[in-house]
Amino acid sequence: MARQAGERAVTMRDVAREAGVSIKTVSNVINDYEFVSDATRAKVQAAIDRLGYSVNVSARSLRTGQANLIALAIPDLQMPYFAQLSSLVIEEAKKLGLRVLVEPTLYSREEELNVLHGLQSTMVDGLIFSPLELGQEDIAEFRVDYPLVLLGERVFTNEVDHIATENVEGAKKATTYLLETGCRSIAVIGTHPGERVGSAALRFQGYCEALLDAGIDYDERLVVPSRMWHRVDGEAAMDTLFDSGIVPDGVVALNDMLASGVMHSIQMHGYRIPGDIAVIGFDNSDDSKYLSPALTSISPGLDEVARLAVRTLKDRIDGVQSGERLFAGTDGQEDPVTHREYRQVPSTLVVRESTRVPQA
Amino acid sequence: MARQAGERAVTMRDVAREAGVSIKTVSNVINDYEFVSDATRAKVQAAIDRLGYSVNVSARSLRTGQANLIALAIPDLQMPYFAQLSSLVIEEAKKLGLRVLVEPTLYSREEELNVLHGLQSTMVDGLIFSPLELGQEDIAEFRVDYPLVLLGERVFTNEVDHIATENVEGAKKATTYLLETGCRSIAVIGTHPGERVGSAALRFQGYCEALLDAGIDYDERLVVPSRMWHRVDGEAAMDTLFDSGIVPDGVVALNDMLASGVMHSIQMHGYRIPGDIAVIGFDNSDDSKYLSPALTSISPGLDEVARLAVRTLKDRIDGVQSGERLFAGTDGQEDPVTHREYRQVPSTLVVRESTRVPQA
DNA sequence: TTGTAAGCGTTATCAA
DNA sequence: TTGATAACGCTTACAA
Repeated sequence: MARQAGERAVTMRDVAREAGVSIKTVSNVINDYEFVSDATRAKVQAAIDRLGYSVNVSARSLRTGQANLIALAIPDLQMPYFAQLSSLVIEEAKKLGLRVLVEPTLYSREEELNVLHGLQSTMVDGLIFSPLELGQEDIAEFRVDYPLVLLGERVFTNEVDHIATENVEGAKKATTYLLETGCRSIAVIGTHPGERVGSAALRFQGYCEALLDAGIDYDERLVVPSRMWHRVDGEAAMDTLFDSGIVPDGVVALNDMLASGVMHSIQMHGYRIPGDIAVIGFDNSDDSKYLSPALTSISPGLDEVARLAVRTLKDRIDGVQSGERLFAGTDGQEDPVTHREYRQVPSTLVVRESTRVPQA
Repeated sequence: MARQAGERAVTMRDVAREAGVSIKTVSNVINDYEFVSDATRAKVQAAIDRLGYSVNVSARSLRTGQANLIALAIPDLQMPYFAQLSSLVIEEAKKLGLRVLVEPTLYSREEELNVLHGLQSTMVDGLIFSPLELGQEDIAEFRVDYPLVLLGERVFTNEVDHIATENVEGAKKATTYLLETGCRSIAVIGTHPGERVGSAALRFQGYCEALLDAGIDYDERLVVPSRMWHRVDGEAAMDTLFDSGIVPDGVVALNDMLASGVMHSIQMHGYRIPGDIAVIGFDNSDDSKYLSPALTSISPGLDEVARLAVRTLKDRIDGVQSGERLFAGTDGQEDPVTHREYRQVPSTLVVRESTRVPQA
């Protein structure tokens, strides 16, 4: 920590003088160099403690070219999903001796470009980036000359390491589970008509696939779009459904906040959950277990996303190629030429009280 | 950004050679030094662009002794309140040219001590710290030799700069507003019996003061404790109240998540909000406006907390004393000897739909 | 208005 | 096993 103005920080030189050894020896002790005699080590350690020395990170970074710092760029830290992701990334990074600079891009294309280029400069060793505004058409922007790991489902390229979640499969699991528990008229809330990429499109696709597999006819009236995914939007969407005289026996909400609003609408209309209508959400956000009834939801495996993202980035920083990566992996699809990695984290169904039990 | 292994980063020396000037001149251009001829500036800028130069932050930090980095220690990034605070702090810091290292202490006393001492080392210029585990009895731990700004209501000392929110006044405003809108039997949800400091105790105090001022008798049966402040806890607390045959006409929930649960319980019991029972929350969290009805809440002025915290810290880093601080201030109480600052950010009432209108 | 040179605190090379 | 010394890339007196 920077000292107050006036005080001069204790340096290795001071410690060396205090311990009666050379600077290099102090450095050796600090860095746990193997060949230091126990006596010397103890002597130096004592001096360090006495003087309250701690290493100057800037000097070390300058010398080694490594900052032990990574950046995490996300759209909005105030969204529970990204707050959780950030929290997990910070935790995981800590395990590998890395600090994290969180960089909210605040729904601005300019900020996203800013994060990708220039701005970060020599400050960080690499970047974990979850784009929102930039899309497939901006793929050239992602060709950068530093370690970069991409998150999310907006951009697909084999030129960059990429950790994605199972949106299609997750929504399919959700819908299939409703089918297994006896639902036959399943609404989906929160679609984005016209979109081909992004969570909304992929999750809706999963819904459709599940119906198809089950041989259930697709009913357009059960599909309720909603641009925003807040609680009110879910409530409004469900109200709309009821207003048009439709009462489904199951609802797939494309995220948990929508589900919360959906549940509220259902209960305000006098129906029981899950008795009359079962509800399932997506994201398995923290509050889903605090709703009443507690919400069954699809967990996108954010902890695994965080773990893989940080470890992949760390490997890249250390110059490790995919083929020789240090952590045990499953399901990795690697590009043999560029050695970029694309991994999809499996989503899991978290059953709570908003759904009925499967029929034996 | 760190280059891939193998590439050498472009330095000022390279730019100087490319532009045919000295290193110092390049430095002058980078740092917007006043006395550089336009011609030279253009020449250097061109070279910078051509080579894609960006300054090496480590070298600069080493030389200047400033990292332009601050740390923000909070209990849990996944709590909406702290996620919002972090987001605001990052934004405010950016305006002053500072980056933020977010450091969740995860409800661990050890982590909090770790953040205060040692760990940060020379990496950051200062710390904004919102303690949760450390309390008044640990006051000695806060005597550190680097710029520190304290947040929250757990520790009070005139030895450290401190930005607090108006808990007592906020809760008093909330309760008074319910009284003004005709409520006479007002429950309070989420108290922590026995506590003297912390949000719960202070907010409860505000509730009591409002009743006292209005000459309303305090009714112990309307006070429902709850250790946790999640949605389910609010629901359970309200259920308990109903179960014991009590139906208040107003409820002060000690935070918005409690309020959300309270509202749910009320609606499940067939009462109308605000017609039968008015509800008011605390924190003015993002979702309060997405509840139905939208929740009236007390805003603790987090944006102002963030603004003051960052600016106070920045002033300390720059060696400015309270008396000569650069930003316009109101309400600042300063200790004349140590020049530490204690400021309380005013809370405001945000009226939405969960309360009735004041009686003329 | 621009250039020279010293030094920030570390790590790394090499020699002792 | 330890020590002297040269970078790392930048800012800043001071000189020109």
